Amino acid sequence: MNNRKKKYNCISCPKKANCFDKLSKEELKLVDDNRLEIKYNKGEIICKQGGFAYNILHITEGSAKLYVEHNDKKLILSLLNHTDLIGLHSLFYNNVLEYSAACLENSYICSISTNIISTLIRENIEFATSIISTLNKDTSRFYNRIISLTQKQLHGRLADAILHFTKEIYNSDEIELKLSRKDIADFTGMSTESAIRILKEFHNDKIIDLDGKKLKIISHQILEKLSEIG
Amino acid sequence: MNNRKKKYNCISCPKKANCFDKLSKEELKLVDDNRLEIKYNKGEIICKQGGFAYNILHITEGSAKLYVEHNDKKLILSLLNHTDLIGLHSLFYNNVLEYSAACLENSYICSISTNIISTLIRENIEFATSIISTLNKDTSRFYNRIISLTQKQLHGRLADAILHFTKEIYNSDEIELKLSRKDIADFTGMSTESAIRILKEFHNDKIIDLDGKKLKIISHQILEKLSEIG
DNA sequence: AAAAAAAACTGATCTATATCAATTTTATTA
DNA sequence: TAATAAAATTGATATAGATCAGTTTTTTTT
Repeated sequence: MNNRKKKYNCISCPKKANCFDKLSKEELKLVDDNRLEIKYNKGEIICKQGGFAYNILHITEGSAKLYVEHNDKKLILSLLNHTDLIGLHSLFYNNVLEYSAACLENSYICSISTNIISTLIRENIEFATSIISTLNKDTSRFYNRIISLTQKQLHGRLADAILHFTKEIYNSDEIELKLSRKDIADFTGMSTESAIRILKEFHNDKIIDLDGKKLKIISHQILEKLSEIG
Repeated sequence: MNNRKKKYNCISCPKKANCFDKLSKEELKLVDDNRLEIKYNKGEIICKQGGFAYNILHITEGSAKLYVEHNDKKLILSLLNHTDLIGLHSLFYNNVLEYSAACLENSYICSISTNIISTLIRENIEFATSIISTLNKDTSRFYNRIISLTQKQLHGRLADAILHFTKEIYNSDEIELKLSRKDIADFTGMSTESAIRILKEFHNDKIIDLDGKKLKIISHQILEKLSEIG
């Protein structure tokens, strides 16, 4: 398809999305032959709300934020790591994207036509059920996000965000955030100033240890409590 | 499966969910043989957040509200009409429900084991892709909901709700709401008092005509504008 | 390394919306 | 049909959090 040298290869790719484990070597070869591998720099937009949803994107290396825009406001719905896929939510439904995604660091993104993915879904039922599973996992996250964003006050929302980053995204109590303060605000649906203020408050109250983008959880218990009481 | 007389029959059911159109007569027979048909009264809960997600529910007659709860607050995520299914989001992912549903009027609900649905998905790829389409349609609605709830102020949120009810739920400019004022507040994420006040304001400003639960749109244009500016 | 731009931070002020407290209307039950 | 309970409504008050207007720090560019 394209002749540029590619860094990765679908068959041996160590960062494969879970559902691709259900594909045979031949099927993976089909994907490999029909994908593009694109290097994006930090901050660059990899897909744009309102644009066509012709491709499924795979973050092979790096990370991204997925967000929706309305007027000049932005809401970050989720953080995506290597292994995550973008665009499954358009499959068999509509071909216009309802969100944008931008890289949080220099990243390698694979792009595969939705046609190829649709074909594989039709031909491999294990792949199909795995796609359903992936879609439903995303939806499950949405439920938590929507509760956090609509039912909790700033402290609860920020506690949710910190717990999400440490537990689900980085899987460590001590992390190096890839998000700016504004990003954190866009993730928690508050003003940048509020995010900064409460982050500082958490630091002063010894709930977290925060130095620039280095964040360490000191008290899980208090964060969980804040998340709970909202 | 059960011997009580049933009002409906899957093969001839006029209120079939879209994806069931993809099933053969034999497959529909399998569903019909394995379903329960339950009559619920207005206000009764048909499934509960935190409970097991063993069944897919189909609203054969009536309507329901689907909501999430946190502490004592409630957020209505969507209104469900006859033909809508509940529970697809648990398929192949988890067996605990993340939301509750309650009837808005006396309703007939069919209950089918997720096992039957899973089997059909595995055996009928058209059904499977139709399920994916349905799931993604729901997700698409979520995007709109989350933008409305997090990025817009009260007037914009209420305009969104009115447009949603008239355009997507009832498909008419003149409707009879099944929701209480509190329900409208829970749908738009505001206090009951605010919902009442702004509804009245819309009425006084001749944007809508509201008499109890009878609602009629007078100015689409203003509602769309309010929705847009948020 | 200096200059410029962007991001992070801080304090003061403002406002959208919740909460509270009561009253009226509607629906339900005795 | 009266009595009771629930829902709807209204006005007054309180407040969480946004906005504004800077200053400081960090990052990027020259």
